[in-house]
Amino acid sequence: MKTQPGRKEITHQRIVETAARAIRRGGFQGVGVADIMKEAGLTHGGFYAHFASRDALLCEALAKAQADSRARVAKAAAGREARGASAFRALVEQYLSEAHLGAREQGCAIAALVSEMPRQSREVGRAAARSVRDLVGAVRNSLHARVTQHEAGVIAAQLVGALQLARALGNNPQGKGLLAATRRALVARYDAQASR
Amino acid sequence: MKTQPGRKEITHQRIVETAARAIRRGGFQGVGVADIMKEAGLTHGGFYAHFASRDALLCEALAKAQADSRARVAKAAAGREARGASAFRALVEQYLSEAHLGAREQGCAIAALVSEMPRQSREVGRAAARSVRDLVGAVRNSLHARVTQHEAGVIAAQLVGALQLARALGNNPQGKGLLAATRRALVARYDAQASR
DNA sequence: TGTACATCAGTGAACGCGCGTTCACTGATGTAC
DNA sequence: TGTACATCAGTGAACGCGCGTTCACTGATGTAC
Repeated sequence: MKTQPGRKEITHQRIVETAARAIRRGGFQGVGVADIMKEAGLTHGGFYAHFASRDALLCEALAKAQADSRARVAKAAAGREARGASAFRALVEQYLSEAHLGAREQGCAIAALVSEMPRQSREVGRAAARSVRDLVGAVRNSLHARVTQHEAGVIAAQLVGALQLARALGNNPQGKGLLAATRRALVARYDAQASR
Repeated sequence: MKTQPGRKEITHQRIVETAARAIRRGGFQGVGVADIMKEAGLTHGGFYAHFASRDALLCEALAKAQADSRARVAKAAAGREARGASAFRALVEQYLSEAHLGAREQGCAIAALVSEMPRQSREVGRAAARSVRDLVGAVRNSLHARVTQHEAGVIAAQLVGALQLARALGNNPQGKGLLAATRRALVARYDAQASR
């Protein structure tokens, strides 16, 4: 039986959730301790009663962001599956949707942060590698069991790369065209290997 | 006839070259004006005689980084072509080489910076979109003339995504395996459409 | 060829500001009797 | 049920530091005569 969270733990989770959004919006280096605490409705002084350091928060926030966006994609993809798409096709169409192009703050943590990951402390770097493996796992789950981790990694790279390039090109026909072309290429190439 | 550069212009180029390396190493937000000037052998006070603002330097540095790494990849790929590979295969094998995995500071500017691009000022964002289009153009040049801009974009996304995920996983068997798998997948899928 | 002066690239101190972190304190909540 | 005290989550001022930017100045270079 799970003990119900106390007041401090509730606040802790609120800070982590705020930070999970903030890092996707502003990057690891783009948001400060004081900003996050303020956005969570607190003053910055209390921060170190909850976290050993800024990096410790970044680790928790990254894991939370990855879990959230994975759940979000899974939920929306489930809707597409219910309308007849394969699990793989549903994942691809959701991940490379125009909604995801615009929704950086609620979207995939990897796409929002990956080029900053190699520059982080060892602590945050480890959390980053974990979140990448989690994304690869999500892709693999949408394909049948014989697909290897490496093949799933190749597909994950394509998803992340396309979303990022489309965002860098801007929320305009160029970016949207790249998303659409990548959806078509992935479905054509891999849908036969979808799970179920 | 090109007028030869004066002393100030030489210094200007030296600052830009230093910054082009620095942003790939530390990110747009990771290096300060004073750091760059010091690395270029100057004091920070002189900066604003060369650039209107920090952002103006970032624009020039990004363009320089993209031009450099494009030339670097092209040169190394030319060696592979001379040994019989198609232009496309040479590009893929060079871009997704283990050397490129480790050489962030001299490597592709897009792979080093893309997830930070959507957070930059309009000025830097425009320079970023330009550099992405340049990368897509480089990919397209390695394929025969009927390949569209969108198809080239899909391939560029795969290159950038794979290099980034491999870096986030770490310079280890996981990262290297992802690079190798992506090389195989791209060559198998697109080499028939290589130019020449 | 030599002197006087104007030009200009680069210096270094200073500005206001925000960062991550620390800490003495406050005030609400919970427990003991 | 009421009072006294301990606990503890959160406050707000302060710390040393580095940021982007400005500016009065220096000293080397180039031009005029």
